[in-house]
Amino acid sequence: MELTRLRGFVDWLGAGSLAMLKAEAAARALMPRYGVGEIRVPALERIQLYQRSTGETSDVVEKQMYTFSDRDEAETVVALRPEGTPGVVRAYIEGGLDRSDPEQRFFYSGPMFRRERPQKGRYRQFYQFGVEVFGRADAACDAELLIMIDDYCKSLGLPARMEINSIGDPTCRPAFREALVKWGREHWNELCADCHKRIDRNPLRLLDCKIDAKLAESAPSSLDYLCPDCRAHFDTVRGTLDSVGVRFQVNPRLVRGLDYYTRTAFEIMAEGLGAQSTIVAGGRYDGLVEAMGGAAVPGIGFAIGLERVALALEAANLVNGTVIDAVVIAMGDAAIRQSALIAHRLRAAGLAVEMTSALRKLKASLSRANKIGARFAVIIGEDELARGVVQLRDLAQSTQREVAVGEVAAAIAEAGRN
RNA sequence: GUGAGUGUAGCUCAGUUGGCAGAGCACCGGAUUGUGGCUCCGGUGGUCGAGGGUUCAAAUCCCUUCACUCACCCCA
Repeated sequence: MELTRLRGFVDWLGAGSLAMLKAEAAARALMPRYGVGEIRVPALERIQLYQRSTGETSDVVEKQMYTFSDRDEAETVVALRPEGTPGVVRAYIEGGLDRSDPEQRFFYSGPMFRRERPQKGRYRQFYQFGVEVFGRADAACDAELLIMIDDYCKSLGLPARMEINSIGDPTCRPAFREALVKWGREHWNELCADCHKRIDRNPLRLLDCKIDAKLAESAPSSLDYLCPDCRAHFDTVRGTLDSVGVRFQVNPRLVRGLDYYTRTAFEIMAEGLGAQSTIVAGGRYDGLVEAMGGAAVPGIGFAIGLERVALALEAANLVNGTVIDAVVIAMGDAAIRQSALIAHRLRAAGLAVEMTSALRKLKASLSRANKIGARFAVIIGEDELARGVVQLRDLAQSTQREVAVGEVAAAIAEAGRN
């Protein structure tokens, strides 16, 4: 086949698409209960948006974005969004909400694009469901989002591990960062080549290096460097989670990849995913709105990796197939109108129904009904049509009886109870 | 960007020392005139990833290349 899909791009169908649907539907279902409304923003933005927010030196911006010149007079350079937060923040500021009505809660859902080397749980187009809250600096808000995530995992029945940390703010992080760099230079000879680069580039990343994990245990801990405000904030987050019974672990080596994060950072990990086990991640970004030209409004958010949740659901055997209650089979053209009407009524009664026309053989239609797991087959031939009845076949029990056209739904409801 | 592994039917895979391209599942048909599953019988389906080389002969050996997967990295 010549016209194959692009590397790292995925066709979701069958069981996989059911898992994706479940992962997203569970998140959507939660939003009204937390007072979070949907925001729909473009998938294409100016490249500068990501350079200024995500971070010029982050891998995401530096080498993973899909960018091209738009064919306008200015040859605007645009990028497919590699993440959701910058677009939402832009829309928030552009809509003037930072000044007129700063406290807002949004969710978004859609594809993101990063040109990475694909592997399990990592694709070049991937779907994120994210929540962003603006105008709330208090720790109760952090806790509320973590409770929401806990709720999400529980509603899916998905076992997951929550890790949280505080990475400080502009008051205290510089000192911590400095301490890390100092530590890194002292242990230069023991660190891996990647860590040598990290010291200048992103020293916080020294902490979660897989190769130097053992050594990193002796590195300075962000928690020891928190200023009084950050410490109090983090204590309140933890205490609130405890009071609600949300289970979590404090991981002082947990950091965030993107530049704009402050204070609370968190990740939720699931089993059965290989190396990319983080299904949800996020944190507070109090300086971001202002840095992007808006008012000084705090913010916090997270994103769910829907593919990763879907994979975890499949690994945990938590995806069930679609259920068709009945297949309505028209034997010959004359019965098609009647079968359509009956199917329509059954659906109105809340049943899942598939229509088929036995143009070849009734056998083939029944075989189809069996294959898709239908409990009932409603068979209408010329004889039944003339007499105003149908054959109602119970495929699970291999029994069959004649039912008047108007009583099919009731008969199925009754038989279904047995 | 780096490394390792794997490419044979739609899917999962076997294929011995180089010697006729195979199985199971799926699909289609029949046994059954308008009755599914289970069983039995039959059938469709192949550029052995691609290109080159060695050889009387290559899925098998050699070279090149492409793709996929996993991991590093990065991150959701």
